[in-house]
Amino acid sequence: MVSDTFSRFKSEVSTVLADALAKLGVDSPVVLDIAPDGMGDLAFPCFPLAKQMRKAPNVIAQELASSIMAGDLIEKVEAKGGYVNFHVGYDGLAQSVIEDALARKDRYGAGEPKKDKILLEHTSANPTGPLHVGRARNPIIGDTLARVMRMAGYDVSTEFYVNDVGRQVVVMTWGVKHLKLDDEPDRDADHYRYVLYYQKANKCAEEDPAILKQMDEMLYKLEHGDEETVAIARENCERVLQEIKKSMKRLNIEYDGITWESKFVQDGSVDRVIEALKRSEFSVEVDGAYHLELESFGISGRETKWVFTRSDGTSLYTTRDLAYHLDKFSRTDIPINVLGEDQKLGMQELAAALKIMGVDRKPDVVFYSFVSLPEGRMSTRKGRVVYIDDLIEEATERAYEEVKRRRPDISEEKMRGIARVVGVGSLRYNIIRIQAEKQIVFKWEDALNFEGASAPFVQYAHARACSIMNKAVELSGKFDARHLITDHEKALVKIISRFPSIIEDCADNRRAHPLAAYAQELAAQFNQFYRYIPVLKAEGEVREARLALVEASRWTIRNTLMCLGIDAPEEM
RNA sequence: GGGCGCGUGGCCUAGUCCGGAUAUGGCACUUGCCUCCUAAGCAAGUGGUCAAGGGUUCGAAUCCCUUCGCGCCCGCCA
Repeated sequence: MVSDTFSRFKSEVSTVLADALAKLGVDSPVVLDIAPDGMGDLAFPCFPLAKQMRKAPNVIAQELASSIMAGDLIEKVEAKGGYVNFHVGYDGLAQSVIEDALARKDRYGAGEPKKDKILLEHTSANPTGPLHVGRARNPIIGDTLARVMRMAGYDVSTEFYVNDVGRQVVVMTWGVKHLKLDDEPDRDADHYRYVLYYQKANKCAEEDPAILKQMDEMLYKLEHGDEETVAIARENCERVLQEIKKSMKRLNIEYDGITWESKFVQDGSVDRVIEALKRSEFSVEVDGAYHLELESFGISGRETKWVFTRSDGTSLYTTRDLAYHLDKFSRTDIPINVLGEDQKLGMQELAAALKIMGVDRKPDVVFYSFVSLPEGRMSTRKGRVVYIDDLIEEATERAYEEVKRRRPDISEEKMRGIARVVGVGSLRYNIIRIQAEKQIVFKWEDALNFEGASAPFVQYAHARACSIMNKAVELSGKFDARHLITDHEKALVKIISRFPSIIEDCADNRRAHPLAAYAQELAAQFNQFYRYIPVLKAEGEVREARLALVEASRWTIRNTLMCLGIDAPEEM
């Protein structure tokens, strides 16, 4: 049984409170608050009990407080107004938390292994061009969630679903085959070139119905397994995908698996889905095209039809997605999708279709709102777009200037290394720190902020901890936490003790932004400690205890950054 | 027209699920701090009708209703 110290304190408090309430003959759930500074650590509000017990809250609080004894981790219980405040036994907490961190190192904060297997799909961008910042939220949320859930103890596999069938691939492929480019691509890379073909081909299709017809024929061939068409479409997608993966790798994002949409067309599973849906009582045929009537499933709006085949019999994206989800269900316990908010209706429809097919499962979905520019929504067509590659380069360049200014003493190679880690970290941090359902307006000044609530702020605290540890060569390995008596030390210990429950909370609620906030809080507390509490100049057992605290801080900061997909440099 | 989400100091943001003690933190601005383990840091200060109105409650940023503003969706696109 691996359980962190703060959780043990919390469950101890819950237990004694429940006992005390039972003794008073009160039936009430135990809900604990984090107490404000100076009021202890956990608080139990007695106000809800007032009516039931017909007593004033402060009287109840006093009765409860006097009936509860200090315990293993509970040092003091006191009534304050309508609250019962619980103070953690600090010495015990400190010793045990620091020992835990020092023993577990990069596993400090990890939860018990869970039996559920998670398949987390993210990014899944159309392979028709480079990713822009509007899209960046998806891989960053997805990858961070995957890291957090692994830390929490789940067996997580990430997956990129490649849409290599469907209209947009045909348009791109037709363009590559038939068109000549007028403009040079922004970069000498396949995806920057292919997106130009895609854009030009779209224009051609709009202007010339004959071309549109050619594309329709190509789409039909693609879906019916015409070897040449399948091969060339796949080849084009593969090239663009490789480039997208390179961009993502620069952000510390890699995928455990790639699933090609075409697989479900070729192995017949899409056909089976279509046949099953056609048999349902909700299925209706119009001009050879089939749809489901979903009004009775809570779908509302101008249109409640959900079309699953075109009149030529070919499938649609959502139909294939249905086959993909059935495949996912066979491979995992918990499927999680990271999707833009524009997919909300689609997921509702997917859930309804699954129900109609008699499948009693559906994916968990993490939705996020889009990143826009101050001028409005990002649009490749209007040239109103910031590419992720450009953002990475700009951030890295900006970081390089900072390093060069601050650290003229280190080698060029080291400067470049730190700049990369700081630049990339800043980007990830600035995306993940904001709760997913909130819209983000992209501003360069925010994206390139290296102070306050930013990755470099946290990385800097880590580098400082490393710097101390590197200079403290002679370590006994033994320490007595009772020497950590200042407020700065106590506050730092308490923040470190909260890390495991932060991980658990993020994993349970499938959200990552609290971890970013925690990183900032932890680093800020460490910086205060660093400023006011001398470590290397301290002597004897005090020095040993402080070094142990620095080492515990170092691991906690590092593990926090790792979960955020941000590297923790040892110097900067 | 219908559905979903968001609205917190000049700007960004936590807290909202599960109502409780002076509403969290950052940016910007003002002012201090490097003979002292890296100043990408620390400290202090200015700044708030928690979109608006109503309701429930001993108590509302949090729950309910209405309104307004913004985003997204309602394709034989993906």
